[in-house]
Amino acid sequence: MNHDDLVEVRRLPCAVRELDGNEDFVRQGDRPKESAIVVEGMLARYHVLPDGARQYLSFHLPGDMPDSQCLFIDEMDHAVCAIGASKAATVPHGDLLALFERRPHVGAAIWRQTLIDAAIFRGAITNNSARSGPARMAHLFCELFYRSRASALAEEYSCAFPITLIQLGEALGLSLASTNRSLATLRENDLADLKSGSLIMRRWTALADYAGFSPHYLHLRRELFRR
Amino acid sequence: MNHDDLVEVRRLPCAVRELDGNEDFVRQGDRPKESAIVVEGMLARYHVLPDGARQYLSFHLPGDMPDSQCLFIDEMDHAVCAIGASKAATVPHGDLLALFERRPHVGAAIWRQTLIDAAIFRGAITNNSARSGPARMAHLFCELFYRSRASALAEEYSCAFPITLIQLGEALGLSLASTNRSLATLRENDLADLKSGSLIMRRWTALADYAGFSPHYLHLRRELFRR
DNA sequence: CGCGCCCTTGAATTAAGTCAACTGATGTGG
DNA sequence: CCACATCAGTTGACTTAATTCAAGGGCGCG
Repeated sequence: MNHDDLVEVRRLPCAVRELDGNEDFVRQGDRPKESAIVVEGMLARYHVLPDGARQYLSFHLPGDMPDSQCLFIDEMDHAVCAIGASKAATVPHGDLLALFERRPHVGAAIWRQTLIDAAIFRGAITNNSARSGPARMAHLFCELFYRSRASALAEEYSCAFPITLIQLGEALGLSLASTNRSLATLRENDLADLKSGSLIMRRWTALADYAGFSPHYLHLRRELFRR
Repeated sequence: MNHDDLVEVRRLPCAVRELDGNEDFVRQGDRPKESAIVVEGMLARYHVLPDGARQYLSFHLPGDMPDSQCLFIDEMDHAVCAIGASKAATVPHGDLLALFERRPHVGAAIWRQTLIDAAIFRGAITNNSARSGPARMAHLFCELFYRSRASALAEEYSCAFPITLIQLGEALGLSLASTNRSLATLRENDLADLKSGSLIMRRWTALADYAGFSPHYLHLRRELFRR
């Protein structure tokens, strides 16, 4: 994307929507006419299982488009909700699609972002399938800390982490009890900690090592839509 | 995509590459200059873990583009290999990107396919995180059978299934022993069976029910690149 | 024939789930 | 202001699902 592309992006009509913690932005089965860009807080995608349980699929920081999927697919196969009070900018699909016609490179840039989303999903498949409880948690911590830093949203050794243990378990495929015990393991080994809504990275390299984390799959470069 | 779009798609220069079973098409870390379209057999994506173990991420039938990801992301964060002897058509990125400029709707159609890929990844997260071993296997069976049928690659109650139990376990996040026992469970309940490279759906609705499978997330409509 | 690969099964072990009780914040209405 | 409810987190005891380790079976192929 060049300068002119960026100018047009900033000219997109958007409305800011404030969300309470746990409030849905879109539900499974909806056919939204607009997409969101996270402005403040955190949004998450999740599946609803037949028994009503949730499986969280991904977490989204300011600058992310958590429902880019619905640009070309009518019906939502998952829901998007706020994790803690959040703000999201909404942009009508029509305006986005028109912009892609005028400025193909904007489309390509967003396409690229959706491919990185997919890479993060693949990371989650591997994380939840091939690692122990504590290692899963460590890996997710590394991912979110790394992404927060890349978006200049982190302190040196900590970042915002508004996710509850229950939700964390529903993301990692662990029961609440195991989630807590996994966290206890990371604490005991002085690797990481959660405290009053913050993730604290105590020994960053040791944690990454423990998790088998390497950041290639995040394909970090720069962020779209940062202000 | 309209008729003219399709004509241009068929005019794309492509070379067919024959692959042995288990042969890699691209490796993690590669920077490929071309993309593949499955012509015959089955291709799969997988992660290589630090200890050398594999995590299979997705399986791809004829008509699929298993590495569409690398169109806009230089470095492969995963590998693509053949499951059983297969054929793949390779198309240079340059030609694809040029076609997207000339025919934006072709780009949009492929973008849409990559979004469906992502939906399938999300399905795998939920499958491997929230279901028991046998239910996971049942769900994957339903998915592959459904996709095979949508591509007219299935018999009434069966389809090709060249995946070994070891690979199946590496896809589902189960050990070989558990994979086998999960299969035994499906057999005992007369739900499904694997025999000489074929998946047999014994009681389709009961299996889908057992797996909690509903096909919405596949967003099936028509296939790209079928001949 | 014998080797390798894939599948199958059993027994012992371990990780994770379930159930349940309790703490400590936070918040609300009488 | 306190009583009470609520919700997130913590911990223990028990059960279950899945892993690990190990042995053996079937089959194709050089």
